[in-house]
Amino acid sequence: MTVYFSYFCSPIRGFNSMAKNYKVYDSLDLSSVSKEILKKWDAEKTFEKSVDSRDGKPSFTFYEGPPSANGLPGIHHVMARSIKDIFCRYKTLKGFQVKRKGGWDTHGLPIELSVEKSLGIRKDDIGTKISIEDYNAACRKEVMKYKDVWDDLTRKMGYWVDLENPYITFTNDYIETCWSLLKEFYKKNLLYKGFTIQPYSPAAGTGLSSHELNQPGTYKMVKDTTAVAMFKLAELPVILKESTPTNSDTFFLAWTTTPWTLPSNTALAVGAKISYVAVKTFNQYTFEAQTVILAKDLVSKYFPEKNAEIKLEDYKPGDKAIPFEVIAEFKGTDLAGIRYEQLFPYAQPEDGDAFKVLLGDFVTTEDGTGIVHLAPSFGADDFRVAKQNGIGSLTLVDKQGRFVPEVTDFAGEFVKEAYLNDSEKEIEIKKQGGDKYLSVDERLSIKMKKEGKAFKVEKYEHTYPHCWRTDKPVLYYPLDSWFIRTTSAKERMVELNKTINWKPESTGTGRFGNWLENLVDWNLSRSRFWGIPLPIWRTEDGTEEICIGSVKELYDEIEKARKAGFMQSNPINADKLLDFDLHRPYVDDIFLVSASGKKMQREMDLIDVWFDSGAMPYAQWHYPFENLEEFKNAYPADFIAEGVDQTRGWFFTLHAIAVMLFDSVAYKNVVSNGLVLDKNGNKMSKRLGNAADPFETIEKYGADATRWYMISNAQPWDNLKFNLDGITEVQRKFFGTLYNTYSFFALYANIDQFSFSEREIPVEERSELDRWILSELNSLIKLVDSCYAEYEPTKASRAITDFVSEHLSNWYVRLSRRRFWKGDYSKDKIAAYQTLYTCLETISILMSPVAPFYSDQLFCDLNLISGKQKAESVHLADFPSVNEKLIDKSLEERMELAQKISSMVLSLRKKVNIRVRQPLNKILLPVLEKGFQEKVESVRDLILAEVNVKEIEYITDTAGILIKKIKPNFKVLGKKVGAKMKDAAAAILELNQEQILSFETEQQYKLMLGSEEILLQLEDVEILSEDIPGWQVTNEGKLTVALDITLTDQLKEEGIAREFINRIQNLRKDKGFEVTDRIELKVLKHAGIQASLINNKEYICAEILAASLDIVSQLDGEDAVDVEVDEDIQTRISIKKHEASLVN
RNA sequence: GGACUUGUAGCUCAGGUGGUUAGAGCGCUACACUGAUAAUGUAGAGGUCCGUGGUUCGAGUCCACGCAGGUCCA
Repeated sequence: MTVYFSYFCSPIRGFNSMAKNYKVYDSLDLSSVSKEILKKWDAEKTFEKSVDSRDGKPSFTFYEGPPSANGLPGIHHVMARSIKDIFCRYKTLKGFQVKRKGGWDTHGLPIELSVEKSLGIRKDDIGTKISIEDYNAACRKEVMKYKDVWDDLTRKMGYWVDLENPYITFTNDYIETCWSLLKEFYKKNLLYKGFTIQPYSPAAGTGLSSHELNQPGTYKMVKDTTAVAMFKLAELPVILKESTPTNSDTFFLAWTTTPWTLPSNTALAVGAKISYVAVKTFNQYTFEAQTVILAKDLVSKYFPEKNAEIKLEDYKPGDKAIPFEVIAEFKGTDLAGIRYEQLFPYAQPEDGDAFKVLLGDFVTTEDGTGIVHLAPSFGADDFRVAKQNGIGSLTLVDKQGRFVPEVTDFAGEFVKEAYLNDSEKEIEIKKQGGDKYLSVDERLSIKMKKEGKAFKVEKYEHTYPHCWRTDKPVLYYPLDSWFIRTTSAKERMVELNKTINWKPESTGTGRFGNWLENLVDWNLSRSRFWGIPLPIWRTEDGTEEICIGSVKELYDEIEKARKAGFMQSNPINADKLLDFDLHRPYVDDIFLVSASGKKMQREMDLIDVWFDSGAMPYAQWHYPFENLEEFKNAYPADFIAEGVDQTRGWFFTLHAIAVMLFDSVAYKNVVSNGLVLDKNGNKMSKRLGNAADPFETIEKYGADATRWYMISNAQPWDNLKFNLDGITEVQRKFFGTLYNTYSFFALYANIDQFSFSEREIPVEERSELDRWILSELNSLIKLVDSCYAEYEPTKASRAITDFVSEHLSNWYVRLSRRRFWKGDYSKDKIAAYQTLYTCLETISILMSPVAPFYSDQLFCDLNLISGKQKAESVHLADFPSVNEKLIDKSLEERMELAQKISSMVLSLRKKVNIRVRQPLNKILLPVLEKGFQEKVESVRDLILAEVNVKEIEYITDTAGILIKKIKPNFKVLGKKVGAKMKDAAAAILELNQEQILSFETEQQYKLMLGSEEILLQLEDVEILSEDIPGWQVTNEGKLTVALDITLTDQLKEEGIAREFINRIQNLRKDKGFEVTDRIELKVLKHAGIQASLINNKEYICAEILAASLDIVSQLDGEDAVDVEVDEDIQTRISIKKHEASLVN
C-alpha cells in the first residue's frame, strides 16, 4: 500500500491544470474529423506546403487521367482517385516533390449526346436546325456542367491534386499542341489517309458510328436468300492427293447470307483447330459427282445420316436421297494456303495474292460450313484477316449500293432489294420478265446453281442492322479515314512496354501486350462536331495537301491564301493567335492555297478524343510552344493509375504517342484498377438504383474509413464488391481500435504529464514487451515501405490493420496496462509511454497515404504536446526509416510462443470451467527441443500474468511421463522416398513409445519397408508429446501444454479476493469515480470471504485504491449495496470517496 | 467469338517454389474477461476449395477441357 500512496501524494502529477494535455475525445466521429482537418489544411495551405517544401528534391511525376465533368462522379471515382492519391502522398513522405496537375477531358461523343438530348435534336439536325457554332457553344457549356460537384468530391475525399491550374482539352493551347504532334506524325509519314470498313448507309449516304448502330430497333429480323457456294480447289490437299485420290472436282463449301458479296470474294477462312472432312457426293442441282470440304461437325447438317447407307454407285440423277462418303479428314491448319479458283471472275484485285485459304480466329462451326467466304471490302473481320495475310480486295459495289459496270450482267443493280423504290421495282420486274421481282441475291444464286457453283440455296431468317434514319439495311463498306501508322512502330512499342511496371503484371503482358501484338493502324477520324479538328487541308483532287502544326503556321498560310484570293480576310489576329477558336465551324471556313495555286479545303474529320488524352503529357504544358523546362522535368511520368478499361484507351494512346514521337515510354509505373460493383457483384447503375452516392458515403462514414475499406478489402485490380457494412467494420475494427489505443495513452499520459521530455530510454534498457513491439513496429515499417514502393496498397493497409489490432492493442497494451496506471513515474513507466508513443506516431505516418485525415489528427495530437516532429502535419513529415537493429526475429517468435501458450492455457481453463480470476499453481511444458525452455523463460512473466498462474514447470524427462506421437514430415520425407511415401507414412505412424524413444536417442531410425531398409533422420519426422497422463492437456502443432488445476485454500482465497476486487471496481465505475479517486470501504461480515479479505488485504486495497477496508457486522444506509461475490457468497458493501483525496 | 481476369465458410478475403486436420475477419450460438469496453478471450456450428479429366506417392496449388461472373475488343 505504501508504494501506491506515494504515487498520489505527488502534487505535480494528475491534477495540474496548468500543464498541456493530450486532447481527449468523447467518441470517434470520422466524418467530423475529416471536416476539421480539411479546415486545417485550407488554413495552413498544407497541400501547397507538401509540394513547396520539397523544392529542389527529386521529383516524382504523376499524370492525372482527365475525368469528364459532364457526368456526376460516382463511388468508383473515389476508389480510382484514392489509389492515385496514396502513391503521391507516399512519395511526398519519402522526400520527393510530387506536383500533380489536374485535368479535364472535354471532347467526345458522350458530351455531344448529352447536348443532343438536352436540346432535343439529332445528329443530322446539326448544320440545319442548329448551326455548328451554336451546337459547339452548347457543348462547351455542357462539359463543365458538374465541375463544382467534382471539385467538391475531390476536396471531401481528400484527393490532393492541383485544381487551380488544370489542363483542359478544349482550350486553344491544348489543341495547338495536339496539332503540332499531328504534324510531327505527318512529317514522319506516319499520318495517312486510307480507308476502313465501317457500317454505312447507302440510302443516307453516310457512315454510322457504333453508337448509332447500337440504337434500339436497328437490328431487325429479315429473311434473306443464303447460299452455300462452291469454291473449286486449284490444288488438292496432300492427304487427298496421296491417300485418297478422287477423280471428281473438289470444292470448298462456304456459306453466306449476302450472296451479293460473292463477286468480291478474294479469300476463304478456316479455323486452325477445327476438323474438316472431304465428302464424296453428288450436286443436288446438276447431279454431277463432286467432292466437297466442310467442317466435320457440320456434316450431319447437310448430309442426313440415313443417306450414308446408300452406295455412291446406286445414285441416279434426280434422286432425292443423295449418297455421300467421307473420304478424308484434316485440321484447318492443313488447309491453310491452298489455292482455289475465283468464283466469279468479273474483276481481279489490284494487289495482293488472292484466292487462297487463310486461318481466321473468328471461324466457328455454329452455323454455315466452318469455312468463311471473305470479301474484305464488305466485312471488318474479312478486311483485317486479308490485310494481315497480304491479300487484296475487290469493291464491286458503289457508294449508292449498286454493282459497278465490271459486274456485267448485274451492272448498276442495287444489291439490296430495299434500296429500290416502287417505280424502280416495276421497271426491273418488266426487265426480268417475271411477275415478281427477283433480288440480286436470288438471281446470283440461280446463276450459281446453273453453273454448278451452288451446293445449297435457301431462305434464312436472321437479324440484320438497319440505318436508324432511313430504316434501310446497312452495308459494311470501305470509307475514307485518317490513320496513324502505329503498325510501323509495333516492335518498339512492344519493346518499351516491357520496361513498364504494370500492376497487375498480367494487364501489361496479357491484355496490353496482346493488343500491341495484334496492332492495327490507329483510326483517327471521327465525323462529329465537338472535338479537335484534323489540321489537314487538301485540294479537291487529293493531289496536294498541307498539315498545319501551329496557329502561327495557319495564320501564315491564310495570308498566302488571301493573296491567292481564296480568303477575303484573315480571321486570326497575329498578335493574339490563341484568341481564334480552333474548333469547327471556324476552321472549316478557312481555305488555303496549294503549292501549285489550287484551293484547299480542310478535311472534315475530327480526331479521336483518345488522341486528346494521350497528348496530355505535352499539351498540359502547351509543349513545344512554352514551358519546355516544366515539360522536361515531368516526362515521362513515374506513375499513372486508371481503370483497366483504359488499357486500349488512355494507356495505349499515351504509349503510342510517346514511343512514336519521342522514342520513350510515357509512364514507368501503371496501376490499372478494377470496377466497383454493388455488394451483390452487380454493376452499379443509376437505373437499377444500386449506385452508392460518394457524397453520402463520405458524409456518413468519413473519407478515411471509406478509403481504408476500399483499399484494404480488395486488391485495386480486383473488382470491389462495395458494401457499406464493410466500411462500418473498418471503422470499428481499425479506426476504433486505434482511437481506443490513443485514448488509453492520452488518459494516463495526461495524469502523468508525459510529454516525451525525458531523454529517450535506450531500447536495450526497456522491457521485453517494449522491445518486442518496437521490433514488430520496425518490421512493419519495412514491410509497409516496400508494399507502397511496389504499388501494393492493399498489403500495406492490411499489415497496418494487423499490427494495430493484433500486436499493439490486443497484446502490447493489454499486457502493459498495469505499467501505465500502477506505481511511480518510474523509468519502466516512462519506457512504456515512450514505446507506445513511438508506435502511435509511426502508425500515423504509415497510414497517412490511405487515411489522410485521421492520421493527421493523431499525428498532431501527439506532436502538439511532445513537439518531437518539426512538421506541422503528418503529410509534411518524413516516412519513418527502419531501424534494423531493433528488429529481433527471435524475440518476435518468442512472443508468438507466449501468445500461443497463453491461448492454450485459456482454452484449458475453459474446458474445466475455471475462470481466469481464479489463480492456479502451475502449468507444465514438455521440452522437446533445445532452446525451447530459454525461449519460454524470457516471456514467462507475461504468460503467467496473462493466464493468472503462479509458475511454469518444464518436463525434460523422456522416461515415459509423456506419451509421444510421431508423424512423418511429408515435405522432407517425400523428397527422399518418393513413390514409397504411402507405405513409409503408415509404418512411421505405427512406431510405439520405445521405438520413438530409441529414434530420439539414436537421432536416427532404421525403418523396414517390406524387405527394404530406410534410414530415417530426425528431420524426416515430427515428434510431439500428445498426452501427460493425469493432467489437463492440450496440443497445437508441436506445442503441448498441461495445466495443474488443483485448488488449494490459499488459491481459493486469492480467487475470491480477485472476484471481490472486480465487484468494487465495477462499483467505482458505476458511481462515476475518477480513476485516481481513493475510497473508504466497508464490508458486511461474511464467513465465505472473511479469510480472503484478511489475508489479501494489502493487495485488495492497492488494487481498488482503498484508504481503509473495514469488515463490519452491520451495514445499512444509502451507500450500502448488495453484492454477489460468488454464487454462495452474498454480502453488502459501501464505498465513499476518501476525504484526503479531494484535497489532492 | 477472342484476349485478359475472377471463382476457397452465409458475407469479405488470405492461402511463396505441390506435403496430409484449408485459414482470418465479420455474422451466428454459448461461456468468460475487463478501470481501454460499441473492445477482448475461449469454444461451437458453418467448406463437393466452380466442374470434369490428367500429371504425381500426394493437387486448393501444376496441365487440359469446360461452366459461371466481369472488363475490353470484335
